[in-house]
Amino acid sequence: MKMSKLFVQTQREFPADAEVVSHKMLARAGYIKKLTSGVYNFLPLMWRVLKKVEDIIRDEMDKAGAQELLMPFVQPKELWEQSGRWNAYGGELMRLKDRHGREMCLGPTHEEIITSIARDSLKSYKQLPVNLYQIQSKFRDERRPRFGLLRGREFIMKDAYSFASNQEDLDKEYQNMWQAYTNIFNRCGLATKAVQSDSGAIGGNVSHEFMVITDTDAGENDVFYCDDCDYAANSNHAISNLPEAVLDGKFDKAEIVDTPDTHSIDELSAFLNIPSTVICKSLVYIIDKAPVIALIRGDKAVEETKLLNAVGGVEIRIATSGEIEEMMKENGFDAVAGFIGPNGLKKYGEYDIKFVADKTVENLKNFVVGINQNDKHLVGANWGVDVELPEIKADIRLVEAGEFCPQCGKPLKVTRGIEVGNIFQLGTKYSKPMNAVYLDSDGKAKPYIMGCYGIGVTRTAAAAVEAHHDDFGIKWPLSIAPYHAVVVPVSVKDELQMKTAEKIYNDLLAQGVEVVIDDRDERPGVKFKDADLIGFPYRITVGKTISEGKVEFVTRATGEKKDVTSDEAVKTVVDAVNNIQ
RNA sequence: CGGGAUGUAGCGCAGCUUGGUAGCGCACCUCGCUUGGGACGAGGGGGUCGCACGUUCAAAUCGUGUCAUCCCGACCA
Repeated sequence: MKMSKLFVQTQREFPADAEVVSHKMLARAGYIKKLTSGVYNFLPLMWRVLKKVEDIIRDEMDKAGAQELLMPFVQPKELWEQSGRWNAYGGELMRLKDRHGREMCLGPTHEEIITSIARDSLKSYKQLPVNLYQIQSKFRDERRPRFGLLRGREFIMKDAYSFASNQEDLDKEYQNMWQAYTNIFNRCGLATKAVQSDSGAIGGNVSHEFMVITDTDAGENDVFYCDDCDYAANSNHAISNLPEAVLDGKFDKAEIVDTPDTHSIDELSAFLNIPSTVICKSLVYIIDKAPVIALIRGDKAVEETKLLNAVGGVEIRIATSGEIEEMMKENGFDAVAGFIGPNGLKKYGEYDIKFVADKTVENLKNFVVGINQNDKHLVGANWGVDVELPEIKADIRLVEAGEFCPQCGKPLKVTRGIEVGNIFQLGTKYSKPMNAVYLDSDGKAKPYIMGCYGIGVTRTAAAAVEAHHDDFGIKWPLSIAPYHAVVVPVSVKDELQMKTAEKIYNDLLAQGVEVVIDDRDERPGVKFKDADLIGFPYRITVGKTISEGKVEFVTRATGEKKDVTSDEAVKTVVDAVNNIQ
C-alpha cells in the first residue's frame, strides 16, 4: 500500500474530547472517528486491526471445537419475554418498534436467540455437547459511554454459547474456553489475569473475567488478588477475611444521646470517642424503584452489586436527599442522612422498606445506630432488644486492600483491570424458562446445561493500545498491527533512494509482508512522526547511508535502531512475520 | 438520573463583556524553495457561528427554549 493512497488522516493534536490513552491515540492517528456518543466509525486502519483480532479469535475458537454462525442484530421482544429479560435487563437494552408497532430490541447479547436456535435443532443428547459462536456488533445503551472504544455503546463482540447434557461436560467446556482465551489474549500481545466475578445481567453461577492489568484510569474494574495463592476477584465479587476489630461498644445501657452535627461516621466516632467499628451505618438505596436500607459496620463500604444480588434487583442507586426526606415524613420522622436507622421505618410510597444486614453488623454488641432523629443516636444498642436484626443477611461489603485472602489468609492487593473477556456457567437459566430441551438417554426431556463466553473485540484492540504505547504513538504487537512494516524513502526525488525503497517494498510484498511505502513528498520528520504515531512495528528508512549500501532498521516496540543492508532488513521482517503465532 | 461546562471550517482555538461585511494555527489546493524527527515564502478553496423562536434597522455576540457533546458524581450518610 502506498502511503499517499492510504485512507488515513493523522492529526497534529489529540482530540479535545478524549480522556484515556487508547482513545487519544486511535483518534489522532486516524483509526477511529466518533459518529455520536459511544458510537465510532472504524476507519481502514482500525478495521485491519479488528480483523486481525477477529482472525486470532476464530482460529482459537475453531481449534477448540466451536463453530461459527451469525445471528440477527435486531431481535423480537417475544424471545426476551420468554427468558424474562425484557423487564429484567434495564436501561441498557435498546428498545425500538417496527412500522407495525411490534417491539424489538438491538442485541446486547444473544442468549435468547441462540437458545431458540438450539431448541429447534438439538433434540438428542447424542448431539451434545456443542459450542456455537459469532463475531458481531452489539449495542448496549450505556448510562455513560466513555473512554473511546473501551466503553462504547456499539461495539464488536465475540460471543459463544455451549450446550451440554450434564455438568461435567460444561465444566470441561469451561476449562476448554479458559485455555482458548488465554491463547487468544497471549497472541494479541496481552497478559491477562482470570478473576472471579459477578455474573450480572447475564446470569448463572460460576464466572470469570479476563482482565488486562493496568494502573491507569482506563481500567474500570478494581481487581483484588493474592500474591501467595491464585485468588483473584473483581471488586463486585471479592470476599475477604477481616482483621480483628472492636465489636463491643461497652456502653452500660441503651440510651438516646445528643450527637449534634455528626453527619458522617468519622464525625460521630470522634464525637462519641469510640471506634467506627461499633457503629451500625444505615444507607438508603433505591433498587428498581423500591427502597432498601443497607446496614453495615461504620468503617466499611457497601458493594452495590452485592447488595443488588442480595435482594434480586436489576438497577441500584443511592437515594437522593429528597427521597430520604419524603420517606422520613411518611414514617413520621424528620431526619437527614447521617441519622437514619432501621427502627420505625415501614413504607415508602407503595413499597415496604426492605432491610439488608451485612455480615459485619451481626456480631456487634452495645453498638451505635441512628434513630431517625437529627442530632441524636442510640448508643448501647443490641440486636433483638433495641433493634431488630433484618431477615436478609448477606455479604454486601466492598473489600479493601490489606484485608485477608479468603483462601490462604495473606493480605490482598488491589489493582485496576480492563475486562476484555469473560466466561460464564449459565446452567439452565435460559434453557429452563425458554423450554429448550433435548431427549436424554433415559428418554426424558431435559433442559440444556449452558455456558456462554464473550470477548470484546474492539475493547481488546483498545486495551492493546493502553498496554503498548509511548508519548509518540502506538506500539502495536506485530500480530494485530494494521501493517507489519513501513518503508520510508527520505527523499522521493532521490532516484537511488526511491529505487531501493521500492525494491525493499516489493520484496516484502512478495514474501507476504503487509507493508506500506511512504511515497509522499514530505520532509522526513513528518514521515517519522506519522510512522511512530500509527505504530508500524518495523520501519525501514532509506536515506543517505544508501551510498554505503545500508538502510536504517527501527523496531518500534523497543526503539532499537541499526544500519543494515536491504536484504538483511527484508529478512528480519519476513522472519518476524513468519514467526507470528 | 443529579451537578458543571462547551457547541464558530476536517482538527485545535480566538472573537461574545461593549450587536455593525466571520478570524487564527494545523490540515487541504497551486507555485517556488527545502529534504534524517511535524521547515519556509507567495497565492488560494472551504464555515447560513448546533437548532428554533424572540429583542433589534442590524444577532456568532443579547434573551428564552431545545438538541448535542464532554467532565464530575451517583460505593457519602
